[in-house]
Amino acid sequence: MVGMARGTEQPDIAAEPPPDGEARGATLPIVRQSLHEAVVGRVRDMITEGELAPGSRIHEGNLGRALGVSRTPLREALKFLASEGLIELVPTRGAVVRRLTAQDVQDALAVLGGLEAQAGRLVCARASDAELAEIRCLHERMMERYAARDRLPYFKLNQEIHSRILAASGNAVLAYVHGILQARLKRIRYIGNEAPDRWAGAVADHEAIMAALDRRDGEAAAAALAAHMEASWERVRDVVAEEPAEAAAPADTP
Amino acid sequence: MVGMARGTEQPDIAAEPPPDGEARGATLPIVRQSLHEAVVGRVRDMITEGELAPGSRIHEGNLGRALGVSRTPLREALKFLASEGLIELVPTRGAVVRRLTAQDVQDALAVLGGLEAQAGRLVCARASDAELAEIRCLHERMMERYAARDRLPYFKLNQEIHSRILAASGNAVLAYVHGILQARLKRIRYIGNEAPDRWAGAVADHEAIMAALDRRDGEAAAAALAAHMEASWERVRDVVAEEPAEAAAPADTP
DNA sequence: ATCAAGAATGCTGCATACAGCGTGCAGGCT
DNA sequence: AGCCTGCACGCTGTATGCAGCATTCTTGAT
Repeated sequence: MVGMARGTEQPDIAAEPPPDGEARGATLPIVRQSLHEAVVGRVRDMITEGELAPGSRIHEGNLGRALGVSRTPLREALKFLASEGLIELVPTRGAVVRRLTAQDVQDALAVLGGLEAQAGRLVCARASDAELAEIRCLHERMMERYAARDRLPYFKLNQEIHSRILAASGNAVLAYVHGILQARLKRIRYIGNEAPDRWAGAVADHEAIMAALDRRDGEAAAAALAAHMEASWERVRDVVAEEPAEAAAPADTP
Repeated sequence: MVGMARGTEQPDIAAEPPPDGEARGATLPIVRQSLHEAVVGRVRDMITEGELAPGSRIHEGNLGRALGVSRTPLREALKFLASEGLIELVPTRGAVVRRLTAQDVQDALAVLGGLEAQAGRLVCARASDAELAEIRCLHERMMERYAARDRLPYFKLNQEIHSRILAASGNAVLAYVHGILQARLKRIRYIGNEAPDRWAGAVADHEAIMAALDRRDGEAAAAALAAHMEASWERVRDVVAEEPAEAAAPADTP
């Protein structure tokens, strides 16, 4: 932690465990550098987990208190997240959690499909055997979680695999862009994870992807990844419409 | 302009003409909504035009004074730009203008190629005739500027055409992502614009692109756009290395 | 009873004040 | 002479205060 200069003794967000009883298992490794990064990450998580509902306004005073920081660093974090497209800034009305339309999700998935296809080609052409082995290892573990019907671990491993494929492409820009869109859709996927979906279909997709990667068949990998994204739309399209229209304001601390 | 509540009477950035003697012709239409957007846009322009050199630290006090705003909104703008990847935030050292390596540029161009190819397919499949006509109109005007060897207008029309193609794809996410990467490379292209380059080659590429779009031949358009991006790398690769290592600090106001 | 107008409240947007951390320079010690 | 140490300056990071706009509740009139 750096640059601490607070007069108050509010709980430090970076060390703060679950501030709510909510299951906080889906977060990244807790080692965070700056307060800015911590706040950004925390608010991002709150959005993906629904603690901040789509369409709801973000009250700077309340959220700041809940996080133990003043309005200034919180506002800076909100600007950051606005640039990622997770929230919108309405003049004189502050920040609003972005509500994704069906069209938004479909468009984002189409772009993700293109990006992952491109990554698949690069991985087959340039990734090391060790990198491929790591991805396969994650895949095996994910299949175990599928066999046990452990949804949350499956979900996390799934995200991890896709991120690893992008990282193994060797194109940092590709991975960066993928990460932004992935974050934007994470909320939808998080909900979709609980839905009675076509889980088996997704698993079959992953088997095809892994097989193509193992053969280093770039075109096959690209096709399998693109098809997987297209199928994703079928799996989440019901969820998109179900997202509650508006929800309660953030946690009050009167 | 909204939400003005300043005690000082510093020049308003949104109405402010060239604060420096620098040629300020490459900016967008000057109608800006919020101060936040204005500051973000202004700093972005300063980066692409080299007023803020790659690798140089951004002094919040000086830059704020130069822009006529206090540190708070400037810092918020910097966080926003950091999310776009134009600058980096180093803890306790502030913001540093990001320096692009040759690898960065090559990677970004590869991704842009993929995105534009995808957009080309969509345009051929879904764009209206009117949209295509507008793009062709821009193309004609650009060719006129090429005939007259007017580099800067050519440059601006070129950027405009690519943006329009993305917009006409009907996929907002695609256009958004494209915009971010385009902004990141704008500095390089801006310099490359002045270099003794393969201008004729770029023009030929554009002719091929327009021909494919007119025929609504999606695959041909995709191929032409991807090839154009790949050729771009050849056109700017020399420029990347030439970018000065480090430059003077931002404008002082002692 | 319904609608309109005014006032009050609460929020955002910006500026400013303050507390640490990094850095550069000077002086002393080895 | 070179290196290390201590001090001072400057910068970032955070908190707080203030002004204006939006919204809402209340009150009065039709």
